Amino acid sequence: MSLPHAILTALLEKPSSGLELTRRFDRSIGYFWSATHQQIYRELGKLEQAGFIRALPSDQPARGQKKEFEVLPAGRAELTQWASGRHDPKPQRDALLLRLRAAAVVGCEGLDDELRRHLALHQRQLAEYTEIERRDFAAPASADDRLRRLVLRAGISLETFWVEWLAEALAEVAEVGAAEVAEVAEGADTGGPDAPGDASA
Amino acid sequence: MSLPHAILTALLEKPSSGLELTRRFDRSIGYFWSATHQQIYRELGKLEQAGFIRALPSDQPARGQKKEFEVLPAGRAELTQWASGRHDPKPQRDALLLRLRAAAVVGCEGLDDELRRHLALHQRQLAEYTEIERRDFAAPASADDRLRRLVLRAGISLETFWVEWLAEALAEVAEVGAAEVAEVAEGADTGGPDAPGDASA
DNA sequence: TCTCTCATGTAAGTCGTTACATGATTTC
DNA sequence: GAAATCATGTAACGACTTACATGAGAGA
Repeated sequence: MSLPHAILTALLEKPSSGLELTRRFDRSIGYFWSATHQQIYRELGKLEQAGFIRALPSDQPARGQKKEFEVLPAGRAELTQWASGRHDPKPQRDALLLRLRAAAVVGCEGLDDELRRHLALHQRQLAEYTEIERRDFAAPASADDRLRRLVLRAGISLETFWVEWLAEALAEVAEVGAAEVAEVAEGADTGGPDAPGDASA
Repeated sequence: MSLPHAILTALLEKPSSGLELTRRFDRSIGYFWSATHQQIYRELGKLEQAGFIRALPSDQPARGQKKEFEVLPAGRAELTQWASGRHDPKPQRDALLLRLRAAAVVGCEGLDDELRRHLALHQRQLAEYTEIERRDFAAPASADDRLRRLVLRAGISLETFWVEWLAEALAEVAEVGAAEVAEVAEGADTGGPDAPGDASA
């Protein structure tokens, strides 16, 4: 149940229409919570229904007309409670790590190209974050800014991790690929254990 | 569409029943692709329907009886294609970072307890990974093992990131909390910009 | 027999993704 | 006035979550 709270946070930072929210989810908020415009419109309807937000008065509340929302006290209360509550971290899902484990079984054909492609993507994202930090957080700032900078630093560290790990992975895959070729040449077939932490599986 | 491929990988590593798969998803595979037993049974049905896996011959194929599956050639081919294809990384979603950004708007009440709790959880996970590496990957090993160790190292690095970042976050929140108290005492109210990267929002 | 655990499933509902529909405003 | 763009939606489907149902075997 995080999307409604993401929207409440965004609307508290600045009252917006659905499409404006969508654009903000493509940038800052979307860096750690993505959403499409269909999700956003649906949630805006639910939040309005629940009395957490309301549409700002407008002359023509019709289809195709801009419709801005602001947060009501009940919405702020809901967000405050959610932010201060206890929620366990969700188990992560990462398809690339899964594919690497699959490659350990079916072979590494073409894997290095994909790793290089991901490396480039993460390098670009890291550069974007670094630029934002340089531009918006050069000087010591307000309490709000310090917290937002902290969030940005998480993004920078995560992208740095990926860049470093992908470089390591490329080196490893190159060596493994060479070893596989050698093994095939010898007709060798080492079974090997099941997997990390899978001692009894 | 990653879950069926996660199951194919697991079944190639070792033919298993639904519940055995569930247990393995609670440990090794679940470290980067979690799934419940309901998801797994449903996918097993689809994979069998599609001709990617088959149930091993059994005397009593009845409800409540164990039913083991193995991967068919078509299933291996499907997995090989998926593992070597191109798939962009999905935008990450992290509720804790979202809550921190919400806290920047509605206040940090109780946030430090939650950060400490998450820190403990990640420290435990990191210890578990480190133990697995020590136990299962002490010696240089086969190509398969090297790739699986690489995946495990990703887990270790990610947990290390969280532990370090949470420590930083705790320090920052403590300072921000103190500053907020001081601001309230003075009646100050600094507006501050919208958000990282949100220059025009 | 009663209960606990193993093992496989059903059902309902929410969340997320993809494709499409429709009205309003601006620009050539 | 035709086309592009802004803006708000609908519809359908698949993925995921939560709760519950059912049967088989093992032990008290």
